[in-house]
Amino acid sequence: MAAQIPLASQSFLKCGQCSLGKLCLPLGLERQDMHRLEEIIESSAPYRENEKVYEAEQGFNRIYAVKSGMFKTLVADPQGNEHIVGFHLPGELFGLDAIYPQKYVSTAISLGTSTVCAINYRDLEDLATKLPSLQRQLMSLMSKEVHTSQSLNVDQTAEQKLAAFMLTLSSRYKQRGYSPTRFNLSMPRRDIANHLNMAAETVSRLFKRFQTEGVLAVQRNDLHITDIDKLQRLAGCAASC
Amino acid sequence: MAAQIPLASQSFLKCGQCSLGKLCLPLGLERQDMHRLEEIIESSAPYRENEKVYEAEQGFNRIYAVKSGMFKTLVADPQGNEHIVGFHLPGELFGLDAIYPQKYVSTAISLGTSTVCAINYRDLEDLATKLPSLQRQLMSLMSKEVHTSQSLNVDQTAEQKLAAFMLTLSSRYKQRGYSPTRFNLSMPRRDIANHLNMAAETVSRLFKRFQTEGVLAVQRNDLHITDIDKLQRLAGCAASC
DNA sequence: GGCTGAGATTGATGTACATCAAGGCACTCA
DNA sequence: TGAGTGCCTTGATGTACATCAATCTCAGCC
Repeated sequence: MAAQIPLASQSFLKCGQCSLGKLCLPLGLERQDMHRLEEIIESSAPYRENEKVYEAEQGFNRIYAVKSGMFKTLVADPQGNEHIVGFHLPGELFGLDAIYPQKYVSTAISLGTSTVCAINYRDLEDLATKLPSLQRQLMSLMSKEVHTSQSLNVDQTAEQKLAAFMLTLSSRYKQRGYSPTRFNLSMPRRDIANHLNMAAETVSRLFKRFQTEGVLAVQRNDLHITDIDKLQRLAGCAASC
Repeated sequence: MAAQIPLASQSFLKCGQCSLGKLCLPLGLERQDMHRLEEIIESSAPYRENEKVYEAEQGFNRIYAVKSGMFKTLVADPQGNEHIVGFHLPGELFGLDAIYPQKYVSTAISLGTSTVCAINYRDLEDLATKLPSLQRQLMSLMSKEVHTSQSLNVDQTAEQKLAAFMLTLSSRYKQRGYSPTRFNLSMPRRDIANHLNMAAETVSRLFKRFQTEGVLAVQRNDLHITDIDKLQRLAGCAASC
C-alpha cells in the first residue's frame, strides 16, 4: 500500500488542488473562474459501501461529481426490476438525467467508500451564464453522456459486450492516471451482468473463456488485461476505437 | 387530404409563428429573446427521402431541429453494421451527441420528405450565455436525450420493447397535437427492428400477435392503437408511465 | 481455527428469438 | 397487362444465452 491522503482531508480539496481538474467540470476554466466554481461546491463526507446519495423520485436540486471511489446509478421499473445504468469513476458527473424531469430518475449508490462534490444546479446554471467556458464544459459532458448511453444500445453478443465494457473501464482508468491493464473491479459480477443485460453466470463463464484465451487474468476483483489488442478485437471495437 | 401549407413556405416560418415553439428550443423564451434566436437559425430546403443531413466523422458545426417529417440517426461499427440510435419528430433536436467529440458520430437521414432548422452551435453557445432561459432549455433537452437513451438499455422481451416503442411514438405524437392512437409509421419494419435490436420478422410476428389480441390494427404504415391500456401493460410500463 | 454465508463457479436443461427459406402483396415501369 | 422489385409475412430450424441447481471459495467472526 502506497501512502495515501486520508479521505477526510482529500474531500476538502478545492478544484485547484484536485487531481481531477483535467477531466472534471473545471476543465477549461481560468484560475479566477475556478475559484468562483469552488464557491458553489460542497464536499461530502465519505459515503459508506451501499450508501445512497439520492433516490429516484426525489426532488432534483444537485448534480454530483465523483471525487474518489465509485458510484452506480440504477433505475427500477414498476415490476421492481432494477437496472444499473452506469458506473461512475472519479471526475465523472452523475444526476444529469434529473435536469429535464426536475426529479431524480435513478438512485445513486456508493460502491465501497467514496466521496463526491455536490453542486447546486441552480447555482451552477447561474454561474454558467457568467462563465462561457463553464457552460461549454457542462454541455460537453452532457453530450458525452448521451453518446455513452447510446453506444450501449447496439446489438452485440455477450462476449462483445463484456469485452467492450472492460475496455471502457481500462481507458477511463488510464485517463485518470491509473494502469489501463490492471485495476480493481469495484462491483460484484451480478452488477456487471445487470448493467450489460446478461446473467451473472454468463459473466463468470466469459471471464473463464477470456482467461483460457490469454486475454485477461481475473482473481476475485483483481483484473489484469494481458492482451489488450485481442480484447479490442473481441469487442468488435464498438467501445473505444 | 386536408389543405396543407406548402413545404417551401413552411420551412421559412420563424420560431414565433412555428407551431413547435412549445416543444422546441424556444420554449421559455420571451418574444424579444426569441427574435434573437431566430437570427441564428437557418431554415433548410426540404430533404428528400433517404437524403443525408450529415454523416459520421464530418466536422461538427451545427445542431438541427426537426421542422416537419422525420429523421433517423444511425451509427456504424467497423464491421459495417448499422444501428439506428433514434427517430426524430418535429420539435426534436439531433446532432447533440457531436458536441463532445466535435465531430458527428452518427449519420442523419430523412425519412420521406422533411425539413429542419439548422443552428450554428458556436452562435447558439454565445447566445445561451446571454439568454439564461435558452441555456436552461438547451440543458433540459440534452438531459431528456440522456434519459431516452438510457431507458432503451433496460432488459426487456421483444414484445415489451415493441409495445414500449409504440407508446413513446404515441405520446410524442400526442404532444405535437396529433392523434395518439392513430398515426403513420414513417419507417420500414426493418428500421424499427434494427432500432430495437430484433429481427424484422419478429416485428412482423409481434404486430400480428398484437392485432389478434385486439391491441392494435396495422395496415402497411397505418397504425391504429385500439387498446392503449393493454399496450401499456404489455410494455411493462417501461416507456411512458 | 473451524463455522457461516454471500458471492462465484460449473454443469444440465430450457426457451426466446435469430436465421434461413419460401411465398405474398403492392407499386412501378415497359 | 404482366414482369420486376422491394417490403412484408409466414413457417421450419438452429443457437446463444437464461435459468435452475449444485458445489466451491474465501472474508468475516466468534
